[in-house]
Amino acid sequence: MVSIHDVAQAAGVSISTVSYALTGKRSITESTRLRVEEAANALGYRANAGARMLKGARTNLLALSAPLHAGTHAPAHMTFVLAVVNAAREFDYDVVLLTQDDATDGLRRVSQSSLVDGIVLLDVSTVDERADLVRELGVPATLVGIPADTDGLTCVDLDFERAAWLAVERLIALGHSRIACLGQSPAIYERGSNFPPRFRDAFIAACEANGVLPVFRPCDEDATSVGRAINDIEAQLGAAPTALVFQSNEPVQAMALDLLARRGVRIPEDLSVISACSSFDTAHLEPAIDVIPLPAEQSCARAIALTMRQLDGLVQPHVELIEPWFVEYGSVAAVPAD
Amino acid sequence: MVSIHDVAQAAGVSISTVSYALTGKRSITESTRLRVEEAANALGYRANAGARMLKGARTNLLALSAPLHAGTHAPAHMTFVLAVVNAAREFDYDVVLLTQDDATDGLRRVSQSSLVDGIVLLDVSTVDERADLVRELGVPATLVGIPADTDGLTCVDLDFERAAWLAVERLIALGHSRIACLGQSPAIYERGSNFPPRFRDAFIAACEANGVLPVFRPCDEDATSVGRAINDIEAQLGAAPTALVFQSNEPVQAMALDLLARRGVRIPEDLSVISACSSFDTAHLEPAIDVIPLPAEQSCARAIALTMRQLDGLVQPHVELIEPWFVEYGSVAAVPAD
DNA sequence: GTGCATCATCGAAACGTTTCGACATCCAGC
DNA sequence: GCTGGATGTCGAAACGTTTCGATGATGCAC
Repeated sequence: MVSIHDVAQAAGVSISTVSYALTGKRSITESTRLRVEEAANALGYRANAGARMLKGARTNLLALSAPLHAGTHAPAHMTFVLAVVNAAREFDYDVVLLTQDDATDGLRRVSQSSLVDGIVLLDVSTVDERADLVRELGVPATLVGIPADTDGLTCVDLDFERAAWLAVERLIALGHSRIACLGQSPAIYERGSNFPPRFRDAFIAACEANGVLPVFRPCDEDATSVGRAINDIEAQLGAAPTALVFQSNEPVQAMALDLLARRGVRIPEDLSVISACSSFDTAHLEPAIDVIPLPAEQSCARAIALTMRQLDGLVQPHVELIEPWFVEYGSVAAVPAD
Repeated sequence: MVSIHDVAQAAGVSISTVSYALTGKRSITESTRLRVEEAANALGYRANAGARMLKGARTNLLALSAPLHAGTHAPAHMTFVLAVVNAAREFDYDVVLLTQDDATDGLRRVSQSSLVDGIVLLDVSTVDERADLVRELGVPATLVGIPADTDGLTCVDLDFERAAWLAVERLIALGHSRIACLGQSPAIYERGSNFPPRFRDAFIAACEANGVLPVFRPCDEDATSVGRAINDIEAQLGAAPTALVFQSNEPVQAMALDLLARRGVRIPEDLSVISACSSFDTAHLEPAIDVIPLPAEQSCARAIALTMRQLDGLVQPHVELIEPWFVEYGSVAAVPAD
């Protein structure tokens, strides 16, 4: 391995001059700087990561805790992981991926050995031991997701409440009054997952605020459950809904659309459909469905940015919510005349 | 951060004694060792990663190059990434995840800065610039997948040729002679992807060796393509196949099964179906399909093991193929009497 | 009791970088 | 021509660990 010493020798300057020339932390004459850079390039010099870390400078490494729960939707998960890695690279950071069940062990290990400068947590649940650990470690960290107790933590997430309101109010504005939401698997609401309950509660509140019956129905991921859920929704409304909000994963949405198509329900003529907080491409559904996207890219980029600012001591712990937006594919229309 | 110095002080011994007590590289009296371990635990000591790296010892970090091509199947990808991380942890290694398009840059960066001890490459294609880079860097590395030129490289993969033979010979043994294979998207065969051509060619060879017409049909990932492909297969065979081998991704297999069910084809009475080299759970298909699994766990565990052995200088570059095996779910039966 | 081998522990060097203080050199201002 | 401040470069310390060689203690054989 070529060291700074080799570069110094090649450029005919001292070690410290090389360091200053390459990091730019002190002014160096243009000509010297060029000579050093040339030598460094020619030799393929790269500062030894260990030495830089040891000296207390940045390690340029971030820990990413991305545990895989049983119910995790792999593509969505992948999207977030990827978004974090890409965002980190923008700041010249690499990512150490931690996936183990005993997530706290891993985080302890990498942060207490000063391997990483900071931490990003994905898939944060309402009560999450990693949140407590982050508080304990006192390391720069950002959570993607909002735990119950956000005290002393920096968190980023889509504003699920506003997403629910956005969906409901768009439907209300188009005259709909028989609105239902097809939710995630019941298990998810019980296992203190983070955003599903937030969305559900906001959906219900939005319906009530607009004077329509709030019909929210969780649903498991199989065809019969989907059928039962849709029947159940009709029963609760006393008639077929004129608008349906999906807050479920891709297979469930596909199954529901399939079922509705077989029943002869036309979208959007008979039924307006909105896919809320979906991480996949709803344009590929049959038919394409209007969506309020779950913005993996934005959330993760923001999480990285916030972690970087914590490193610079520029930011206090706080919660940041990302404004939801609507993407139209033509699956929403005015309420049909009865 | 608590350093080895603090531990030494707490235990009343010298720094080097602490190091020897914790690493076990020299004999230390039982009582002293216990005292040191106690102090280390009490203080929550963890060796500074930078210092350990600098000293030239292991960094206990591995680079995982997992690029995301357009056609990558996210769940499969995730499975491999996860398998690598878990396997690495068994050796007390953490994983730096590299996903960028310019994969070679990242690998250069982390290996030339001595950040990682070794490299694992996923999703290796026939002609892969990362393979050349690995050769150039001379770093311990293992490829999951087999490039065209394996000279000087250590590679692991499922033995796709034998998987094809395994599928074909099982069907032949049950009396089938109208056997077809539904392959991946044509683009995959053109874009030097690694195993699909290997499987295809072996499938054709196995058919020919058994005196049956080799019908192999690539297929894009949409319902109409699947329909066309199946019609095409019947046309080539001059009749409906009695056995079908899937060498395609989950959606295509699901669509094909759906289509066949609508046409009234019963599995396995009318048609035997085998899913070859599938990374997802074919037991969840409708109906469950016999499978020759793509063993992410095994491949990755072996890749990690081989990388570790390279670190110890115990292994020469070579290619290791994993023996395929068959899992029955009842989708294969003897050929129906005409 | 002396000499020798064995064993546990220690001191110090080395790893490659960053960074602080020091030291020339140069130029402007008087 | 001298002073004083800028500017560019250098030497050396420090980061925390591992590891080599050295040292002191202990036990055993003669």
